[in-house]
Amino acid sequence: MDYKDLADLIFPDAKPIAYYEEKYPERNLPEGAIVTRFAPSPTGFVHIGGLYQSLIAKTMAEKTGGVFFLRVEDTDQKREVENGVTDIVNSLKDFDMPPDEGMISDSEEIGNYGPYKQSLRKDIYQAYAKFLIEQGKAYPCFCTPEEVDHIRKKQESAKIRPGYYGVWAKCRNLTVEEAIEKIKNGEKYIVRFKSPGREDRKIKHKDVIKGNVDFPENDQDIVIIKADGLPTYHFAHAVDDHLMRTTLVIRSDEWLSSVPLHLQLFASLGFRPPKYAHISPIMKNDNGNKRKLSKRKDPEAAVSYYREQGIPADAVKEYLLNIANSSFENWRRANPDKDIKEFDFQMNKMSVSGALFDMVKLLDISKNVISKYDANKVYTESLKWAESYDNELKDILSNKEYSIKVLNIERGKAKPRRDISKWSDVKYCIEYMYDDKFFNNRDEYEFDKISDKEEIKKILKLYISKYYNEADDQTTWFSKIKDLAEELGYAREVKEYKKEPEKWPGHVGDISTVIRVAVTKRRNTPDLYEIMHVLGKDSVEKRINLLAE
RNA sequence: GGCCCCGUGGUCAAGAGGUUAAGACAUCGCCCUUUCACGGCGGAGACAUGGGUUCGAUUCCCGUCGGGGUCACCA
Repeated sequence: MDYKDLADLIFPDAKPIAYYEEKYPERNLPEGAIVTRFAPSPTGFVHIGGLYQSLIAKTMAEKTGGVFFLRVEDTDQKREVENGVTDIVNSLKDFDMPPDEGMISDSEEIGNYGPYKQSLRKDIYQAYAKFLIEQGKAYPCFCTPEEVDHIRKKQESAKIRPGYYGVWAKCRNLTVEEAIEKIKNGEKYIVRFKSPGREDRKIKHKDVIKGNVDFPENDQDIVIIKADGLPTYHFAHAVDDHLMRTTLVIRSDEWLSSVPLHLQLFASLGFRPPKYAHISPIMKNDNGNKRKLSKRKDPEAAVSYYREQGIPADAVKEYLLNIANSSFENWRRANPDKDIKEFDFQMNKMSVSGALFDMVKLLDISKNVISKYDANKVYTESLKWAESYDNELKDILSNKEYSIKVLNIERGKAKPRRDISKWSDVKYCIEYMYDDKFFNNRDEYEFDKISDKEEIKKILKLYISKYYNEADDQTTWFSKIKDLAEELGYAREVKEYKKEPEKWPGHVGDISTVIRVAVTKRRNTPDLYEIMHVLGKDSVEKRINLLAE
């Protein structure tokens, strides 16, 4: 009896690997095209780090005329979560980064290299596992989890390197006959890789991002097929990325230390290994320590958070790109209106250490992004957000025509207003422009320098009866406020007042502040002229008369 | 603990054997301005540390310290 008999006994129905090699041929792509992927497990919400990886992957694929695909790594049913795949698909959609190939819904996929869900690829993994067993490069292991655990404890107490390797790998040296007998006796087993490595030898790896990294060879006989017949990550990675013809594996740098194993697996299977790019995760400052953004502790770790907050996807992508290539910022300044796809992203310029997540910076970028949107887009986007997260804002925005006028205040100019950094800011920014809200607002008026009620009344009364004219252009409008100031004994020009402040009780700015507060209940607003213009005569008069009468 | 990676202002970061060590965000001040926002100008603020190598090191090498990752029938 030989390895072949053993392999046939374990995987009697597996196809020869030639079948799959033929079914999934080399891709016909231009020279230098990068085939890469996002390969998450459906174990919960999509992490910002996953989005970051996808952005980089998608960018590289697009840049080189390659392929970006989505593969779902659902080989651990225990950790699987309901709607996991749908969440992943939708998240990519939300950020306008749909894959060229792979899963497009919970059950549908596109592309010729599928299935793209690992649980559907069981036969394929088993075929390759069988192939390894036939060659004596893998073997059934009958150790129970308890035994393995016991071995580990022994190693730990003896202070030797833990793991299933060398003399500790009990089942590695079972004869074919012994193994076959155990199987026939019904003993449970899993399949382990028979590592050809030696710990005292080094291997060289050149990572696209990390550069040259040398490791000891892998000598662990890792599990490749679990008790449930599904592969472990390592084995699935080798088989899938070979069969899907991945050329560049972009993944989080927690995988860096598995590279020796993965390279060994590729070699043993006779595959050409892909290139690897291990990216540093996005970190968070936690009491002075850096740690990865955590799904449990940090709401901003979930990509859904940004949608909930109303931070546009464009802004999140710009922020991420900025972390990845800091030259992006300069490029953006030089090319304020270009699509980010035109940015010449350089993978090898990525930082090797993890960046701390900076919400303040993100919001600044977001503010810039939004400031470039026209009123129409701001309207559409904030309404879309409000429909899911803010009914009050949704109501406010129900008058489309008026709302667009409101949102257009100081917008669309060379130096547009920057005051909205997320859609959840919109309500505060505009609510006073709506009579419903304004007249139901119970807040006190907070006047500034001129706070005497009678004086305010006097100013407003005179303004509304003598100086306010809706038809005035901005210059006339303001010169009339100056006239008003003068008539009431205030300085007509702020500059004059500043020269001799004792000469007047205040200046034209103080007068306009009174009007501003009366009209908006705010001390700080965009341009008052535009505001009054958008509000219209009736509303302005009503608001002023409220205090003037 | 073993192995691996990393260490430039508060944050993201550029950078090169010789630089006044960029820029952005944040912060502070001033200017502009009827408020705010925008914009302009300016300030403060950094090469973790100790040894080498060198005429010269923040840059190269080694150690130390600090941070991170990894050591599963999880990915």
